[in-house]
Amino acid sequence: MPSGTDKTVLAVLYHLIHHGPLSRPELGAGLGLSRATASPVVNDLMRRGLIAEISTPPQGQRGRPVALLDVDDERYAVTGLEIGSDRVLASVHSLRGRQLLRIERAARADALNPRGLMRHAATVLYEALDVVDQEGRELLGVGVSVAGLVDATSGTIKYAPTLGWRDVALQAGVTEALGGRAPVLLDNDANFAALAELRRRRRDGQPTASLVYLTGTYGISAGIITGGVLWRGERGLAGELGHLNVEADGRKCVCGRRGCLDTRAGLSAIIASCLENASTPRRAGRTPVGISAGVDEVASLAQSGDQGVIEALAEAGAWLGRGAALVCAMLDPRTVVLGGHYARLAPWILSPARESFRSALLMPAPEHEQLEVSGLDAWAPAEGAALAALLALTDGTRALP
Amino acid sequence: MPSGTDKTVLAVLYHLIHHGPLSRPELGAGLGLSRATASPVVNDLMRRGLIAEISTPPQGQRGRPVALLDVDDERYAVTGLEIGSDRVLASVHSLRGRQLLRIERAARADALNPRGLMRHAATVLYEALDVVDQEGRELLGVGVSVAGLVDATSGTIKYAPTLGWRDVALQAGVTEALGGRAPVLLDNDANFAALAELRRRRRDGQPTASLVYLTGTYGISAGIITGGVLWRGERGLAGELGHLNVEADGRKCVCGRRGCLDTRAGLSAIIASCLENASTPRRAGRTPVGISAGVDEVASLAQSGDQGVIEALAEAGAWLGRGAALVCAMLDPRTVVLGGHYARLAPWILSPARESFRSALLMPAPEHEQLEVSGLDAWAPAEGAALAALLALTDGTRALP
DNA sequence: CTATTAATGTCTAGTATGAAGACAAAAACA
DNA sequence: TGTTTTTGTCTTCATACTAGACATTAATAG
Repeated sequence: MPSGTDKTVLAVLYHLIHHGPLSRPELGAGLGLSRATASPVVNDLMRRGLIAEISTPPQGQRGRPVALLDVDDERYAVTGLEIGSDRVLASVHSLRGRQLLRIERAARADALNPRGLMRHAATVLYEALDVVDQEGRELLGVGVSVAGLVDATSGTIKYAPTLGWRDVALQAGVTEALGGRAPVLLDNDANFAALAELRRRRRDGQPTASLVYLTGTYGISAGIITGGVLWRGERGLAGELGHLNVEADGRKCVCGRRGCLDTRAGLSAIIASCLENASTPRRAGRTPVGISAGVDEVASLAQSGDQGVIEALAEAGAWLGRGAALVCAMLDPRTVVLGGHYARLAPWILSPARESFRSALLMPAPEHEQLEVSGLDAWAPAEGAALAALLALTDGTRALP
Repeated sequence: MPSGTDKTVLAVLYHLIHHGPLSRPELGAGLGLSRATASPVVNDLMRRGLIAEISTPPQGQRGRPVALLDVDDERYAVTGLEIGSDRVLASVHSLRGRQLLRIERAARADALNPRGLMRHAATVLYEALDVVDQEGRELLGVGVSVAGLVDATSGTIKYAPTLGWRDVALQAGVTEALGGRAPVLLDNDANFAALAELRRRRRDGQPTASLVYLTGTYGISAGIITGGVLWRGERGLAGELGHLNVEADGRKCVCGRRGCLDTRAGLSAIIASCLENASTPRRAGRTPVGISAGVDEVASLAQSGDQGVIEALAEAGAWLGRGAALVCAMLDPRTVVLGGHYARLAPWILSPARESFRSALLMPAPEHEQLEVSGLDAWAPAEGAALAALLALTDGTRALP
């Protein structure tokens, strides 16, 4: 039975994951294959339950109607797990990217040490997998997202300041916790989120070869996509923008130096300066703990019209725009996307960021704004982690189900 | 006659260009092919005169001796042309990269306007091609290097301040001047030089997936290689580092803003500050004109031990190191290479650059110095242009001879 | 209501690529 | 000189992909 070479099968799956519902001819054209070649491959993948025909409304076109193909939405599931200092997120997705379940658990008091946190995360993961089992889906992979310096190749966390982790072999740990039930992938939040953003844009029909996703928790970091693929750096350190020096003699940074971008546009700095400049009197005992809580507080203050906070956000936005301009001068990506917590603060940050972005850039893009807000919410890293677990199937190292 | 698919043939040629002399088994292993598959492809390319067996000294190994293959050195030639404001360089190379001829012509008085300069460049090119013809070689391609903003896709110079060019369809012009004799490729000096540096490292046996080549004429620019391929940016603007803002309220820049990296580490700024700080009294009427002459002057002053100049160079080096640190924080390449005129000034620049580089970087590479000096000389862009013209044959868009 | 039309999906035959393995070739060593 | 060891070539074979013919399907025209 001729069903196409492995490489072709994987290419078809990858193409469908990124480029959404396509007919067999479109699929073939996109990959440089004839209809006759695409068809058996498609049928093979359909037999395996990885892709499916989706119901199509009548198209008003003469001739035989197209059967649109897409990744199958029913049979399998992938899971993304995001381990943060104040919460653990689990996001279960169908292969088409639909979120089937989201679990958010605040960090427990006993989960402050590394081992405790890992156990806590495992608990959340088990909870998610129970639902996967209940729905009768088969798990294809788990992506684990941590904010910090991650060596995706070896599957270890090099340094995650917010978690207090250093040289933790997390991939092996999660694999063990799963009993080898599914392959596990490890990367940082920015890289995963960039992948999710890339897919979203491609499925929206925007041919995207490059993209930078800006996010931050402990510090500003970026997921960098050049030439259509994620660039992690030679040692996995690409995109660590937090300690770019942007001021000759600026504020003192936790890294011991002065003038790092983090001291101006990092979330801790933003929260601190907003609360400092708030016109609204702070209610006693209401100092937010953790980045998420701080951002919530800042957002609600700004929402309520607090001018001091709004000005502080505008200033931080301007610094962030300068950082984005540095990225653009160096990489000239199609877009720089503000994501993560920055996306939540976008109403107050974006406009000043764009202003300083444009004024700092020698040749700003004329046609479209090159600095945009992510269309994904705070679940982007978890969603990207799940997506990456799916994409890992297409790299040829593992057998498809 | 089974001679391998086109794709395989091109892959073999590409692999040999980059990975130097290899035996048939090594070549096969590098490309994931069996000896039996590699052999006919190799023979086909040998018949066409593109690759050749090179004479090998006895290896002292038992068994049949290997026949090392490499790109053929005799039959063809590629040419690189570098058009600068003060000089035009032509560099003719064998396919193995040996420089067969170098021509350097100072700009003529009548070549200051765009059309005049283009005519001048054409003259130099013709001169080079005469030698190619005399040697009985066939020309496979011409690469044209210009310092400025270049759109390699459309083959136009967007903006070359030192030449006074704006929106010049140079690729078409050179193609016409050649009468379509050979394909013409256009790019900027940093990108071409990065390619040349990449090949050098690969042929030296260093597996290099990423590299940034820093150079400057009118301003600092970088050739960026990520994932083994050149990244030019979505609009061809990647690597334009000259106008990165590095000082909040720094010196005024020609771009109209303040604090650009160019005002500290750009060559014009370096020359100016060196001559200003020179302890040696300047001989009357000896103000150097043009970047090259200025660098010559500065180098000879530093060579003679002028402390003022040496200090000025050290300061510029420190700023350059900061710029390199920005690149590393963002891209984490295997190495940042100081090239072009910076390589000439390296004796006085490198050490302070490394110092500020390491202090500006959060996680400097532990094993090797990440900031290095190019092993190529001032001919790197021209050499890279010639190389790129050769590599263009392997992209499948043109038929091999 | 039927024939036409225009598009997709599937099937068959043919080409040829690349792998496996056997065999020949060529130098170093005993 | 025979053995050893590695490379290079030749033959055979499985199979992936293409071209082109044929079947399928729904909208439109008469």
